[in-house]
Amino acid sequence: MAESTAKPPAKNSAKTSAKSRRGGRASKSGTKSPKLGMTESGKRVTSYDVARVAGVSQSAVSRCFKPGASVSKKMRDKVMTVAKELGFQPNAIARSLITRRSNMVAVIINNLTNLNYPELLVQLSRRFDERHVHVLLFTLEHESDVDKMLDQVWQYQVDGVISAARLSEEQVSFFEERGVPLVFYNRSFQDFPVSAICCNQEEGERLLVNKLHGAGHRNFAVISGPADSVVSNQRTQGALNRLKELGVTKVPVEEGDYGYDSGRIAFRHLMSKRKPPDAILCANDVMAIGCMDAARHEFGLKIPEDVSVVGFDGTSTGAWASYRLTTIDQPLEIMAEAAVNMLMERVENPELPPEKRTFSGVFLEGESAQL
Amino acid sequence: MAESTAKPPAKNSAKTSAKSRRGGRASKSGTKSPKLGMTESGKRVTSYDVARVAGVSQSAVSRCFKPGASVSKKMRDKVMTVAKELGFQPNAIARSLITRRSNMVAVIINNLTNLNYPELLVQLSRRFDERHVHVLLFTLEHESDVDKMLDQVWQYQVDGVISAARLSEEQVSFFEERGVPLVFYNRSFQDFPVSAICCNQEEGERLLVNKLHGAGHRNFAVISGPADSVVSNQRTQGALNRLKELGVTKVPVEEGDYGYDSGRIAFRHLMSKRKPPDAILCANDVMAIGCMDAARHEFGLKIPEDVSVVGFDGTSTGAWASYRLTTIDQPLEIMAEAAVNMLMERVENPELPPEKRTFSGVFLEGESAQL
DNA sequence: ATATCCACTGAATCCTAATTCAAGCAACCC
DNA sequence: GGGTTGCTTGAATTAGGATTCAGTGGATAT
Repeated sequence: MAESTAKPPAKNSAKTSAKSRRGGRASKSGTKSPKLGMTESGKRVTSYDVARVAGVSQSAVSRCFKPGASVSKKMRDKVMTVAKELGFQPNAIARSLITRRSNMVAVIINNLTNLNYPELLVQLSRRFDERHVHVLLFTLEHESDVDKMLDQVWQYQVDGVISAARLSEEQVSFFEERGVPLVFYNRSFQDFPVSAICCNQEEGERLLVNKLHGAGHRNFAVISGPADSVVSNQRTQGALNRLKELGVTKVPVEEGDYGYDSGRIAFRHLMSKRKPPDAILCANDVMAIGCMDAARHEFGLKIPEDVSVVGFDGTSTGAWASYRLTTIDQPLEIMAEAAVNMLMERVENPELPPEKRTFSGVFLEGESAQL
Repeated sequence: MAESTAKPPAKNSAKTSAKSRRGGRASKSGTKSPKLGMTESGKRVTSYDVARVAGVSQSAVSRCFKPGASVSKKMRDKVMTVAKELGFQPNAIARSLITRRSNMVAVIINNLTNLNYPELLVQLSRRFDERHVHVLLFTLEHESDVDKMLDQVWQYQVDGVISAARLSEEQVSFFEERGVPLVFYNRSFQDFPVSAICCNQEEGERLLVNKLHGAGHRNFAVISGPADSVVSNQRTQGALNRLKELGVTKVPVEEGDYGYDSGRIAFRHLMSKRKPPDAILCANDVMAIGCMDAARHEFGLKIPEDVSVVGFDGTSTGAWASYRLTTIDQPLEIMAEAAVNMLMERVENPELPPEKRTFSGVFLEGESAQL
């Protein structure tokens, strides 16, 4: 059984065709190659090597590694034994070339913004891994790098893309032209159809406003994220719109950058106004936390007695005992799952029309606001 | 000049060899392909397509995309014009296959532990991107998945690997056998040579102990990370060793899991002891924060008056006004830079012997400890 | 005018697994 | 037994860019 060795060099007799290239003799029985996964000549073990040693054709080896292929048990055992012996692993690169499926997806994020992107990344990766799909990571430093980055994305023949970074309509249509499925994460267009997974920022913000307004607050302020953040704008606008509906106007808006310090600074600015707010809507949790710290430590205010602060995101830090932040929890895991599903559906079936799935955030009552 | 069209189908006359495969006629001048980057037949544009339209050989096209290759300006212009016109991008997969360089590196992390891994990831990605190397992400859920994951790593022919996850010596030697450079991040072996970038956990912890001891603390406790975390063990042992040297023994150790809640729980346990500690060394910042919150909010203690708490990591959260944690700052960016450099050096020159670079943490004085 | 050199260029080949197609073979049916 | 069906198997081909090697043509040197 284990004599997978003897079998003479097969029958490629006549012409010394392309098949007879790999010089080395079949490894002498028992004399293991010095290094696992390497031929004597120091190259990676290929399916041809396995075929030669096992005395079968390369096609057979290939088939043995394809689940569901038509191979006899005897053949499969023989090949698998040799493969293990030589440390053969199919070359995913070569496979991708011929199948036109790389089993890689690109995930694009711009590090600047949202602090929970790294967490998103881990969530996505886990779920793709389960499907034997791998994440090729692209991080964006500056908006200007987008085109160069996209070139790289094309070159790597990824099967699909998840983007948590902003892309222009033109850039998006390149994806369509090239037939590469794209799913946006918390981003989409007004009148340009794209697939996207979103959290309903506006709705969540309106909910917060309702609660605060219902509790008697009339003196609002908003701390927004960076002006070029789509999510921030949605949140900020959601809040302002609802406030307006409720008859609250002249709401001061301070621009932050999603960071802790910017929350503190924004709070200081708000306090320097003629009529400081008693309810502050922050575009994310971290700024809300900065806000609270400034209120308490710089102004000696009590929260929520003196001022109510609410955030958005539902980060774990917001739940820490020092903050107990009232916020909207963005269902990160569910959204990650949905994004992966949506993308893979489109990889399998590129004809699917664009679809947008919007998840509602979950109100998370803490103790940072009087409600 | 722009009549890059006419030029008859070159001179591959006689045998209809492999070269004449691509069926389509040269695109009629001016009649742009409907989709950028696609041929009329809906396939991706290849270097052959560009060659055909430009009336040159495929070799020429290839050379034009290789910086420093011997090509005349005229040729380069002609090819580049057509390439742009057709939306051609070289196929990185095909290139990898022939060059045996994928320009991809694997980054392995296990999500469970260290909360700053996501941040590390972003740092690494940025730096690799600068070198036109791409990060293929592998996240580990359970230790048991390692082997399956490593198989995937081999299959994708990555040029190198950075691992922030624990690997067995056997697994590490596979890397060596296969000639894939491996750099550990905050992990290494006692008597098994590997390349690694580390923060000197022990030293940092000793420094903290010295400071606390010097300030008169004698009643210590340690909150460790998970038992199977190498980093946690180094930190914990570093602290205990130094304490022993200073004559402090019988130091209670509570095991946490690096999470906020585990810090709180550990603190409760410590307070239930006959003689509660007045100085607590936590294996990371997040647990230290949990500890502080428990002390303040559950036991009404003052920090640092009633109890000193120190952490390790230097996360941004530790600096928040509510905590002002005294800790050791692990130089994440410097370490990321070093890891990328070390890996790429080894990719260029696989003969380099294993090397370990150890960075000292920086003492960060907050207000969570009486020093 | 002939020789020498250099910068380019193209044909052929390589990399490695998947797939197609036809052949081989055994079991099965009537 | 001859024909048929169905399962296996191998040879040849494919994917698409890089590289080698043998030119080709022009410029300079003799």
